[in-house]
Amino acid sequence: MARQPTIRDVAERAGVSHQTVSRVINGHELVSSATRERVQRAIHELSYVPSPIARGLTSNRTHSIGLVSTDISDHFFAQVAAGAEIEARRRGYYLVIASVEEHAEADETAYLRLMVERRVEGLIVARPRLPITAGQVPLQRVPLVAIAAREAPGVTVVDVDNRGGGREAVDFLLRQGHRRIATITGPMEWPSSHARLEGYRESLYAAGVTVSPSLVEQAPGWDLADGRAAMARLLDRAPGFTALFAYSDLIAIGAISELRSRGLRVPRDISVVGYDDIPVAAYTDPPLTTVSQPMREVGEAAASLVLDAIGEGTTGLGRLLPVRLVVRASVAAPGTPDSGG
Amino acid sequence: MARQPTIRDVAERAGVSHQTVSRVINGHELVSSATRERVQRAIHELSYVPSPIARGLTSNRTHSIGLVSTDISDHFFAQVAAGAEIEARRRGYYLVIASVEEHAEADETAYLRLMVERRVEGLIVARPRLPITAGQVPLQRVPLVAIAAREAPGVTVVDVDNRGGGREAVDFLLRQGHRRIATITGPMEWPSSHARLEGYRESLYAAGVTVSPSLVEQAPGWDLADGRAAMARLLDRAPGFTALFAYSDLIAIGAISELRSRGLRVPRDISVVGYDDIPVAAYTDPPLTTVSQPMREVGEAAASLVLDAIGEGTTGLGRLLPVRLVVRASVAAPGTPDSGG
DNA sequence: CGGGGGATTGTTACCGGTCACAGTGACCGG
DNA sequence: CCGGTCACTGTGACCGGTAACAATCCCCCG
Repeated sequence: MARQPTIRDVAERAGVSHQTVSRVINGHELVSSATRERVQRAIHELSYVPSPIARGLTSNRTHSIGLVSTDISDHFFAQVAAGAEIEARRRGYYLVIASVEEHAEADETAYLRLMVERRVEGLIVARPRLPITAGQVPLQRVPLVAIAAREAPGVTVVDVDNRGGGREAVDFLLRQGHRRIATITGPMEWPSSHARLEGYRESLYAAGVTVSPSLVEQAPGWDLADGRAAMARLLDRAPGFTALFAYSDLIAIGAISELRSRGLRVPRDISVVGYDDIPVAAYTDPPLTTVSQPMREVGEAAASLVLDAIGEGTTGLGRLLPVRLVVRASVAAPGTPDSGG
Repeated sequence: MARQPTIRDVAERAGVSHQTVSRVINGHELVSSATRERVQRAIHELSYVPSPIARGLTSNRTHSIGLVSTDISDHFFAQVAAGAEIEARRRGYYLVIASVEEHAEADETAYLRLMVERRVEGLIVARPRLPITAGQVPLQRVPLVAIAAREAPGVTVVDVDNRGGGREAVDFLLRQGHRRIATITGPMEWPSSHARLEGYRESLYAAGVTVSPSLVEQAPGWDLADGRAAMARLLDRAPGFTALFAYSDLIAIGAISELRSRGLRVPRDISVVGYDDIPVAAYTDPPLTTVSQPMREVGEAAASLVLDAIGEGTTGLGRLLPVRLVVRASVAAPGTPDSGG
């Protein structure tokens, strides 16, 4: 295979020194237009492309940032990755991804280390299993932004406003007249599960409604089957609630399928609010009222923060992106007369 | 920031030459165990990590492959990316991704070129908008594997057996007794749309059923709304069919929502078969009979082929991965007598 | 006791860029 | 006519590794 042409090949062809070629490439002013043109022609003729590797050697820069994600095939994180990639490219950087899933034994830090060895200039970690701290690993001077992670010193966190989302969802149910509102949380290792649950509690508390622990059920995973099973437990244990706030749309859909199999109708018997606003949410039966999150923007914001940090040396403050309740048909006023109403 | 230690720092500390350090790092045998130990201690003490950049300079290798994808947030391609990433890492490579979407003006070749400049050693392109040819671009000696792409000389293609999937789906409907079977295809720019449609035709032909063009409708996109609109056109134009084979689960779900809004029931009035077996497919109402594709494995196979090509210099043959029909409740025999209302 | 040969280690060049500094020639003023 | 300045270009070192080859040491044999 014909070796890639180097800067010296171009120099020879143009009859100048390699340094002059370098100057032309980097747009230095101190080159006569005649020489510049000659060099450019030579570059074109040889279809020369500067080697980023060689460049990186002196500049010690790779123009790449890394994304370590729990599960790139999860809709939320796929969107995040897409957003991060777009922002990175917009600013002349490459995004290198690593998906951790299925390697449960290996924690994220191993991948972070791998990326650091690869000399990425910044790192994004999405929903780390373990709490991330800055000093950790040889993360030494590589700026790190975490998505959906616990706050920690030295780590910038980008997230959606899970607490606010939980509050909005439950506020909406309360406004429709519901009082006995159940919830299915996500895995409690995830900060977002806590935050949404907090929002749920806050909302009920503010409305003067007692928060009954028996109405809080946990889904051990993000799967539809987990949602279905959680709903089954809820119905067996504490029937009589009129609404459900689910951690995610998938869990909501799983829960609805359990309701259907028991002959309960949504929203006539039980109203349901989901979370995520995945594409199918608008087309389920009934269309799902849910909380929409700006997933792309989370990725963009994370990448943007990392890139700022690379440029300026200081990591900015984290960001909490707003969410929005999307009202569809899965919520109605409680039909069954309640003891209080 | 304290500069990263170099091989020469380690050498000095261990009291040897940098070359000896290099030998230790690369596991050459010709180093006395005493020296080896001394060097390793120095490496450890300085927490020295070899620079892949400098390595890449001499070896001209980056140990990375690139993935250019139409839309990384699409479920299929997210899974493909996850599979490719796993296979790449398993073999000591990194996966660099670029998502093309939202930059409709720029075709894939621009991104491929970008990746080549970055000196990736191999390339995977997923569902290219434009036909890809090997000679194109300075793809010169970089092995290229395409996913869901048209066959072309010099390009290895990995795909799922779309034709077989279409045939299996329609065969199943025929076995249930259906004769008037409609189909909604995907965008006709995608080879998979053609292939699945071919499978549909082959199956009908083999059963001696006339293929009516009025029963073939096209969805202009991959969205649920496209499926819904296509179903509306189909019902307006050629009512009376008893079954639908949809290009994807999302399109199927969109189509079902249109049926529901017209008071038609699935599968009592119309049976539906989807494609993809996305997670929600098992939890829709009714649960969707669909064609399951080994998405991860497509990614793994593509990465594997690229990596083989890097090692051996020759690109192997493409692969067509088998699909599997998953039978759920969205298909019934036609004209099931309505036992009530 | 000198030399061959293997084991071990050091020296130097090189990968393909960038950086610091040195040169060259034209033009200008004194 | 000569020195100085400016615009432009070239030279050599260096980034942090690897490759090729040379050098050294030690052992053993003739």
